[in-house]
Formats: sequence, C-alpha cells, structure tokens
Amino acid sequence: MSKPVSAGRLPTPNPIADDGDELHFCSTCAFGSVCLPAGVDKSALRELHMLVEHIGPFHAGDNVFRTGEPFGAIYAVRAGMVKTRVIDDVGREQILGFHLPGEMVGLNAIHPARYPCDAIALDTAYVCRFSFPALTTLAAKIPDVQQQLLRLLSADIGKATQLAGDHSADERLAAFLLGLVARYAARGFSPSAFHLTMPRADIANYLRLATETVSRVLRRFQDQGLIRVDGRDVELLDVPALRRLARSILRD
Amino acid sequence: MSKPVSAGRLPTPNPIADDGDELHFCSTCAFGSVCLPAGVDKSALRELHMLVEHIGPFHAGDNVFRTGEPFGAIYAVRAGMVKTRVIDDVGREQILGFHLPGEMVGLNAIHPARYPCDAIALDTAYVCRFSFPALTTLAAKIPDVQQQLLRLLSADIGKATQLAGDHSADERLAAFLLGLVARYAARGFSPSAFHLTMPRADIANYLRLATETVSRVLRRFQDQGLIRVDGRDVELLDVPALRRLARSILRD
DNA sequence: CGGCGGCTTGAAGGACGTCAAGATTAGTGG
DNA sequence: CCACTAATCTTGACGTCCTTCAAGCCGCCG
Repeated sequence: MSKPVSAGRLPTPNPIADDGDELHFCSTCAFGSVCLPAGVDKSALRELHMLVEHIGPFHAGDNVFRTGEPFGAIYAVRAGMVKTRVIDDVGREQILGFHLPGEMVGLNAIHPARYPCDAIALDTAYVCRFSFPALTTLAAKIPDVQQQLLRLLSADIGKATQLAGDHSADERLAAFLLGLVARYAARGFSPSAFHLTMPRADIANYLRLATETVSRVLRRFQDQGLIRVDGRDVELLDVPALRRLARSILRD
Repeated sequence: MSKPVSAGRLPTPNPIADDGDELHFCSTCAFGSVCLPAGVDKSALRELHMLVEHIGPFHAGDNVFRTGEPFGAIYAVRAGMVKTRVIDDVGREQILGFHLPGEMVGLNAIHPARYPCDAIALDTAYVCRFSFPALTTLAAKIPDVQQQLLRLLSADIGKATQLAGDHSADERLAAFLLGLVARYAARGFSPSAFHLTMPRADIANYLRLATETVSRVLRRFQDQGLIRVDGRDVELLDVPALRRLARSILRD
C-alpha cells in the first residue's frame, strides 16, 4: 500500500509516527497553520491527516524521489534534513535547497508532472507524503488548505528568486547563516548557534561558490568576530553585522 | 488583426482589446488551456471571463503594480511586454523576468500578501486582472482552474531556479535568446528572428551580467555566425550551436 | 546642430575559481 | 584502542572570467 521509495528502506515501523507526537510535529509543519487552528473543522482536519503517509527512515544519501520520476505527491520533511538538487547535462550538480522539518519538497514537480530534481536525505530523515490528487481534492473542499498550498508555492518562488540574485560571496554566506539560524529558531532551537548538517561542498554549491571560497569566507568572518566556527558547529556572534552584510538579499 | 511581427512595434492604438478578439487572445493566455477546451462547461468558462478585468493601456515605464502594495490580484499580459524587478536595500535593480502576452505576473505576491516587486511596462501594454479571491473561489469549484493555477505557480519556481543556476555569460545569453524565440514562436511569430523590446541594460541585469558583457558576447556570437544582430533585432542563425551552449540551463 | 540615452569597444582591476598540497577528521577493521 | 584509509576541510599561489572605468559612436529628437 505504501509506496516503495527509491533507494530508501521500505516504510519500516516509524518511531516518530506515533500519534502522541502528531500534534507536536504538526506545529512546525508547513501545513501546521492549516491543521492546528481550531478554525478548521474537525472532520476536515481528519481528512488531511488521513491522506498523509509517513515514510522513513531514510539514511544519509537515500533518495526521497529522483529526477524524472512521475509526479504523484509532495513531501514534508518530518525529521532530519533533505537536500534537493539537479544534475545538469554537463554532469554538474546544482543544489536547489536544504529542507528542515516542516518544510515542503517537490512543489516544483507539479508543472512538469515529473520531479525535476533529486531529493536526498543528508542524515537520517523521515517525511510525510501528501498524495497530490488527494490534496487538491481536499483543497477544493477546504479553502484554508487551498490557500496554504498556494502560499507554499508562492513562497518557493521567492526563495528561488533570492538565490538568483547577483551577490557577493560575503553577502551570500551571511544570508545563508542568518536564514538557517532563523529557521532553526522557529523550531525552538538556539537563535545563535547550530550545527551544519551538510558538507562545505554542498553549501558552496548551493550558494554557487567554490568550497574553497566558503572556507575562506567563514575563516574571515571568524577573524572579524562575526561568528565562531568549529567544524560544522557555528555560532553567530555579531548578528547585526551579519544582517548588514546580508541586507541586500534578505527582505522579509 | 495581425500583429506586427518581431521587429515591428506593438499596436499603438488598441487593436487587441476589443471583445471580438477575445477568443483569439485567450488561445495564447496562461489560462487558455483551461478556458478554451470544450471540456470546461460553458457557465464555468463564463465565470472565469467574468472575473477578468481588462486594464490598459500602460505606456513604457508605467507600473502595473508596485512593491509593497497589498496583494489583491494576479495579472496576465494581454499585449506588449512587462518586466518585473526588485530594488534591493542598496538601491540596485534586479530584474526578475520579462513577460510576454499570455504570461502571468504577480504569482510571487501570494505568500507575502504584498507585491514583492514592481511590474513595469516596457512598451505599450494591456493586461488582464484576475481578482485573487474570486479566482481561488472559482478554483475551488473547477478542478481544471485549480490545476492550472497550481501549475503556473510551480512553473515559476522552475523559471526562477534556472536563473539561479551557476552559468557562464555565453550559456546565459544563449539560453536567453533561445527561450525568448521559443516563447515568441509559441505565439505564432518567427522561430528564428525577433525584436528585443528591452534595452541591453535590462538584459544584462536580468542575466546578472554587466551591459558591456552582453554587448561583447552578442558581438562574438555574431562573429561566430551564431546570430545576426542589428540594434534590437536579432536573428538566430545557428540554433543547434546555441542550444549546445545553453544545454546546461535548458532542460525542458 | 547639439545634446542625450543607448550601445560598443578597449584597457585595467578584482573577485572568485582552479590547482595543488597539507591538515583534520571520520570511518573501518584488526 | 589503535592503525590505516578516505573524506572533508583548510590554506596558498595563480589564473580567468567578468566587472569597472573610460572613451567613443550612433541614432533620435528637440
């Protein structure tokens, strides 16, 4: 019934999927604002939860979906981190995004009706699968679900646009760090320190820089007292200064 | 009712805004595939047409909407060309896209609930205004409308993603020319020659290059026999070669 | 004609990439 | 727990693509 997903294990028993945790998880989910508010009637909420399929665990390197596969569902990360990437005709990887728990993946597959990218777990990850036909049917019945779906799509345009801007390595890195810490903070983690799940090469690729450049800029940020770096652990020491650097990218 | 082809100026008076042209126009509109097919029942089609408001003319430099204005509607270009752009905190312009007749503008405003960019006419332009509340209401009733709306959003993610890729000036310019000619061709114009409505500076900005670079690359493309350039008139002479150059960007 | 915006062309400089070599760290099996 | 290998990360030297700066050119319009 559940769908065998690419390289990952078949949906094994899910540690995190017990209902006791349900509410807590949903509070950080992309559809949380739809599900949780008392405004939505109970049966509708039940329907939304009904169409969600819990999948995992995926292990580092496993694919949630692959480029070219027919599009059938969008996914919300439930735990762990997932990256999306394309491989262009020349064989070069381009990372499109890093996705934290509660964030959606696969929205860019609606139009081509095939996944235009790979979604790959960076560590042990669990996801929620939203069957797209079921979701749109529900969206037609519940205005809030439709609105939220449209907002999520629209927000993704904005994110891709930010990445497309013409900015220096310093600006990009500052914005990256601030963006990441803000997303972690929204999930209850420290607003100033966090752990980078991904290798430098992935950060560099995502920011369209060389890994050496990322290394050098991080080093300089540290020398300037803006951050403290220890391997993949990062602490932001001077957020205002970073914000000043990133101000041409961050607008909301 | 002909439209001036490629090099020609766009209709100065208002040849296109009459209702007699309605059907013909819709055939190239982003919602055309929804409106036109006999599959959609007549009353629904009427409803969609009912909620559309024709606006124009806008003249070169006029704003269709402005950054920060509350979001109330999305727009389809009806005639002419519209560019979208943001001005970052440092005062630098970043062009997000050029929009031909039939293409939608403003989809990135759904999430923030404010227009995050300016939409500016590049020449004399007419647009269709789709009230967003009315459109989503209709989308809830007519699955095809909902699907099309979602597809449009999703497609915009893909476009922004292309722009965000890490590519050389040659690749960018080749992809730009091919993309433009393809969109013109889809509207019945020449598949090899067209007129650039926008100045070099706008092209450069859109591609995140300096105008001098655009100038130089176009010159070299011409020297190499790939294109013929005369001011803003462009003819593609060696499409396969251009396609080879752009192959790392174009994937669909 | 003269001025002005858009476009082109050349020369110099800079930001970042590439290449190459170490230094750390992580992973693995003995 | 310790070798041992493989990633990952850092650091330096050098190269390059593109930008920046600075003229000059062209077409257009008053």
